[in-house]
Amino acid sequence: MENAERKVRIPKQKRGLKTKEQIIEAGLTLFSDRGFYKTNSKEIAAEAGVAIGSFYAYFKDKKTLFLEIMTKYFKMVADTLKNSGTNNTFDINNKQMFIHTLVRNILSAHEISPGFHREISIVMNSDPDIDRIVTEHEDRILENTLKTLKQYKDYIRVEDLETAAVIVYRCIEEIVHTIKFSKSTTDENRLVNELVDMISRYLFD
Amino acid sequence: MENAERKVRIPKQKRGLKTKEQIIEAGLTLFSDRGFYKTNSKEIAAEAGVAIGSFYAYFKDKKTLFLEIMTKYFKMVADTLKNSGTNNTFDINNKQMFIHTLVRNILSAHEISPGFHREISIVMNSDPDIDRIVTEHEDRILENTLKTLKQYKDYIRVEDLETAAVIVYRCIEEIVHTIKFSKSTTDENRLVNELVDMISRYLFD
Amino acid sequence: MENAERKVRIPKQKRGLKTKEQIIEAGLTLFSDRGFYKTNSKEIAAEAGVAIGSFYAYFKDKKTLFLEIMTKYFKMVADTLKNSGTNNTFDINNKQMFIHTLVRNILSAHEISPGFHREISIVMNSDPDIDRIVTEHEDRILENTLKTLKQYKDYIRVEDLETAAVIVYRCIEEIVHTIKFSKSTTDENRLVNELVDMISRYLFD
Amino acid sequence: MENAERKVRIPKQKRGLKTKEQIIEAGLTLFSDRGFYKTNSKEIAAEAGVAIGSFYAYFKDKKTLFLEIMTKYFKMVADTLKNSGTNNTFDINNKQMFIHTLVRNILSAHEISPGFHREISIVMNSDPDIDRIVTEHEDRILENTLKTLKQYKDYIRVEDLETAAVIVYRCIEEIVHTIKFSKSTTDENRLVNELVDMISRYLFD
DNA sequence: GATGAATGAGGTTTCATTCAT
DNA sequence: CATGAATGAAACCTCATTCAT
Repeated sequence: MENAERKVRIPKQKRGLKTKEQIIEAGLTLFSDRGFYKTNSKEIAAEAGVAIGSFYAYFKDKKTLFLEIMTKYFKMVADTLKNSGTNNTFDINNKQMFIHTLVRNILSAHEISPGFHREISIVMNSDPDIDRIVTEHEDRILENTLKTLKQYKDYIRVEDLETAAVIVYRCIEEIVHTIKFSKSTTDENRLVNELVDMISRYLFD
Repeated sequence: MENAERKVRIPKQKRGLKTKEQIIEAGLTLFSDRGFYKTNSKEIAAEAGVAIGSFYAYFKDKKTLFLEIMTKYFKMVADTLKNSGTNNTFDINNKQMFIHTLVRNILSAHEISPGFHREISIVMNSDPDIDRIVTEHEDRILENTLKTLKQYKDYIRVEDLETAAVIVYRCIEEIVHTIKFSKSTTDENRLVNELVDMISRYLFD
Repeated sequence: MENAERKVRIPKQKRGLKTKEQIIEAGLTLFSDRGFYKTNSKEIAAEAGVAIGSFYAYFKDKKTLFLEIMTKYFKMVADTLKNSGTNNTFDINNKQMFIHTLVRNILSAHEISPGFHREISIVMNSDPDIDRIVTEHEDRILENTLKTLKQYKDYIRVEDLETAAVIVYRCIEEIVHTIKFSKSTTDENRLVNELVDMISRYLFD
Repeated sequence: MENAERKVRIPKQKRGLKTKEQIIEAGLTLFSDRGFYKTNSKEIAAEAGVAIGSFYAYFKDKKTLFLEIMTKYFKMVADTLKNSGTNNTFDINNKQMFIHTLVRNILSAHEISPGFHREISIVMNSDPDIDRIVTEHEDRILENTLKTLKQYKDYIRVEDLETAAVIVYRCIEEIVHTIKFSKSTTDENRLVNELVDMISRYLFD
């Protein structure tokens, strides 16, 4: 009774491309606002202003849409980080500024879509496919962080750079996350200042 | 205190008490393993070895069970932190040890049920009731952290203690989380060491 | 995202047994009347007077229901044929009577549910599972037919009994089928008479 | 003749004619292989190498395509039977040969597209339009059979020729069907031989 | 003529929850 | 107290068909 493999439409006309884009946009909005499990395909289609059939023409299912948005999102994050890179900001007389720039960059990377970023870590746990992609993304960022640390290793007091990269990356991420989502009244600038202070004292003499 | 139109059974006999306990245990296991949205009430009942009817006799719905487990879980975490408190570990000549103990305590608090802890932050986002309880719990811990910092403020170089408390708590949480869930090979001891080093240098001269 | 294997309810109370029976009954009726592809699970549930949920509690899907009905049906056919067996009807002086009884028996086996019988051969073609069961059933009947022929082989003029069994069985089936479904006005008795005549002359001198 | 609100394209150029032919060919293939209900219009269009739009330009709907293929198929069957007619094969000294030719003709008529022939009897049940056409076709063949029998009625021992025609036609059809679709190992030649033997003894002294 | 994107009715299936036993 | 059968809203997904290009 079951039939062969599904066929996903690959848009060839500009019309189709637009439709697919609309669905992705709608998915991003709803996943961010309501979360993956509280959003259903019909709502996404409605938000995108297309029929449910179009949804399934372009995406095998909700998860696939999520995956595609995520991949796209990670690409944007990577681009943001790359473009606003810290490569030329290192100043031996003002090492704090270097860290400050790093934190601000990650902060702006999160501004792309804070809600979706949060949602990723959620769905991740119950789906290996998503988990894999997230892990790959994080590994790539971690690698970059490590590379940066190695680049300036003469000025850095920490010996275990691999571990330092994890610590620095994770802590910045977490505080950025706190800034974006905490309902508490903690001031953004104060958090950034203290974070930068902490990391600077950790890395540099 | 509220009574109105109660429907939930309050176990008075040891049999009923045991049944309720089994359901909570099963819920904890399954929510941790598969997540809230991927676990259904029938499975919980099955895991608990009781009929679905019993589930709804003791819990208004799936969310209520989650709430109850969460409350219980937070109480255990608080107890763990309190019992293994840092109150008497401060030694002016070995301030690192103080931080080290703090980190280890949070680590052991996480050992109660790492999976469930992670799951909480997931459901939180889509439910205000849960979110409120989580926030309250975190606020309490934060308050304690702040109180501790204030207690030793003469030895601490940081001025903005409120922010410092947030930073310290969040970063420890995050690294503990990394240790518990990261598939990467980063060694637990190295992470703890670097974390302790970072926080120590941040707080103390 | 996908979960483990489905669980089909196995009725333990008499209530559940009755429900399952009702669904089977409804399936038989609708499959016979409208055909497999023109009947949907909701209609079956409605006809059975139960909720759609109950349908899926007892049957994995529509096909599984069909399979189960079919198996049951074949058992009834086999029983009918066995009970009204031809074993003691052979009379050397009236061999025609023997064939006549055989045809009448198959005819009454078809009376159990002519519509469903027809439907089987339909669904069969697009589903290997169903096909297998049908083939097994037919092989069993064929075997019986052959056994009967062998029993009276001293009175039979045909040498190739294997082929004769196929011919006899298939032709009786087909004419019975014609009787049950032909919109043409051909008279049942006349068809039976001629059929019996043909087979008698074929088998006996 | 009827025109009213026609929407179906009538091909006038050779290009359109070819497209229509391709769709018919594809429909025949897929209906035969997978069955009517398991084949969808998109697949037919794909198999034909045309767009789905073209499908609906030439055929009102899937059923209409089926109907058209069927009509065409019946015409071919009729032609096959006519061309290889039995009219001049009757030999008073070898009546068996006459039946043999008859069976072989029907057999070759089935070779046109055995799968489609089988499929017809399927869809037939759930559609009156198709049923009507099938019945008409069968009636025509039956009529021919009867005519043939009448032609040689002096040599035929059976009195009820109407019924005999039905019996003969149906049994040949069924055995041909068995030959074409049976997974069993029964040999074609043996089946044909026995069938011919049976019918010969039935019709002739 | 030809294309393939878009539609949406309607089928399939799940699962939180209620209720009869 | 405990059981598990029954419910049905709501999710998921397909496909015949129409329509813009």
